[in-house]
Amino acid sequence: MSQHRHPGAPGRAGAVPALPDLPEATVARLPEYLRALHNLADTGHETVSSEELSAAAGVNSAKLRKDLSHLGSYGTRGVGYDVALLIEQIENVLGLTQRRAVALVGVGNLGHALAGYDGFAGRGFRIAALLDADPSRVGEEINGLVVRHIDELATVAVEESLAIGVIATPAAAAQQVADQLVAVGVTSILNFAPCVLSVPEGVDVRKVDLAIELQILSFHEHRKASLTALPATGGSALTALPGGFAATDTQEAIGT
Amino acid sequence: MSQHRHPGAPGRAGAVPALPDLPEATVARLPEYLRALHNLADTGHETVSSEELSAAAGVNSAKLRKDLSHLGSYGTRGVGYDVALLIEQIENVLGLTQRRAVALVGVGNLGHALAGYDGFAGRGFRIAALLDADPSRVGEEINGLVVRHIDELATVAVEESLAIGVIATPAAAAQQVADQLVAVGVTSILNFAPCVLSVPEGVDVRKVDLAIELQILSFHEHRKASLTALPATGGSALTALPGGFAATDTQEAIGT
DNA sequence: CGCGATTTGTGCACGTCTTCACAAGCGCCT
DNA sequence: AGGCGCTTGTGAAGACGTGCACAAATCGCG
Repeated sequence: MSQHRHPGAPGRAGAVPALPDLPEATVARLPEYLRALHNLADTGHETVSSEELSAAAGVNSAKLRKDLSHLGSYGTRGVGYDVALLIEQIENVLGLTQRRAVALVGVGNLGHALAGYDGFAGRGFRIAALLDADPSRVGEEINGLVVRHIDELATVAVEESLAIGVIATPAAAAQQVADQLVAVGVTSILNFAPCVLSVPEGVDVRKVDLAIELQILSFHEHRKASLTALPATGGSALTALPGGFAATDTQEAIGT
Repeated sequence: MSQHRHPGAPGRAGAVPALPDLPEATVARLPEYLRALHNLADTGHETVSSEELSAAAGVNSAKLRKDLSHLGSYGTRGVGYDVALLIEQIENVLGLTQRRAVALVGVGNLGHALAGYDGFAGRGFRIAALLDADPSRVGEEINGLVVRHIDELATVAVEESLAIGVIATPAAAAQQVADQLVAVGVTSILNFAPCVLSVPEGVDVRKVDLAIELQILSFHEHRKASLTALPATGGSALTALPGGFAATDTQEAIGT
């Protein structure tokens, strides 16, 4: 919406950290760019063009440039982007400079897997506590952390300056857990339970649901089957195994 | 933009596909509606208004009506939607009438959790096989299924008429697994590995990534922190660390 | 020093999604 | 039968996201 940028006009320099309000779609893609950039940095690249980076992140190059342009001008025309600098800027925008404490509630099947997931530490997050309502699970040690009872949530929140809550409980318990998280000041929740959470304004909830993803795939599978069963649509859509690898991935962001 | 083929007698396939052609955004929400509808059916409701259903699914009522209108007119003005009928229609559109076989590749931390996930059977899916490349894992029994070696994929595909592949391997192995899945005819992949998959046209890939979700939440958390630090709230906004929260405990701001 | 090769940043047009607002339709009650 | 309240279905408008195409900027080299 705001495109009133005056080129070259020094005017009022933004002394403030200037939080640009990025489009949500852009925010959702930044983590993917970040991972691609880390891969590049690990393999010794110092600069990268929008074409290369966009390929590594699975998006269109124009989209990538527009996304990055929202953060400011951190590229060099004719050269590309400085990998290290861009990593720094994206991490800064995403707020990954501070390591955020995550509480994982629900140490069942999925909770165990999440507790053992090594993607936390590597990406700016720290599991501050494992919590469960089942007394028989309290005390169990997982990945170096001891499971505590959910009633200790308030204590944990203070001790660890809790930032994010992850709900991996059955659906029936999820709302109650969400209420408890909100009550101790958590304003960001990642919900793995198959249900809709109702939270106060200002609290962000993101949802991950395996069944939903499968059902969406099922729809497309169903549609593809219907199309191949019927003739006269477009050209020869008969090939069961397409030969051409155009590297066209239609991967989509999830949620909202 | 829908040029139709022969209306009337459709040769084979029987099910008279009305050729959905639904907006992607609508497809992504249908599973949520479906779950809400199942909950309603279980609690004895026979009809439901768009207002109620949309609240249960966590969306706006106008959006829900427009979504459902794409399926056809299955509501009754002044009354609402027939729950059972709507369930049937949505399941039909999503292709859930046939139970699809899912192959789960990668029986590590996450794979174990997914193998034990009970949301498969309840929602029209069936784990047809557990596969892994690690010989030390082959033979292990999980939830009544024996882990087989990935080299048996071709056999499994034929035996079970495989429809969907789920990748729960480390990122380094994901692309190779994807290639193998595609090679045996799988055209829908759900990828939990933190990497971009390159697949031929016609193959759908959906991605689920815990780290990305957390980073998106981190961004919003970061932004919220910046906002509360900046505007004059009147109180002492000097605290560098948001230790004291206003604690907007007023639950039930059932969102938008 | 200027020129060409290269790549970013962005104006613009287009398509998709969301939201509002309201007419059309349905059932119930009098 | 007729009116009234309720709810669906949808046209229209606006917000949002995407992709093209190109000018502006930068580097390397002769």
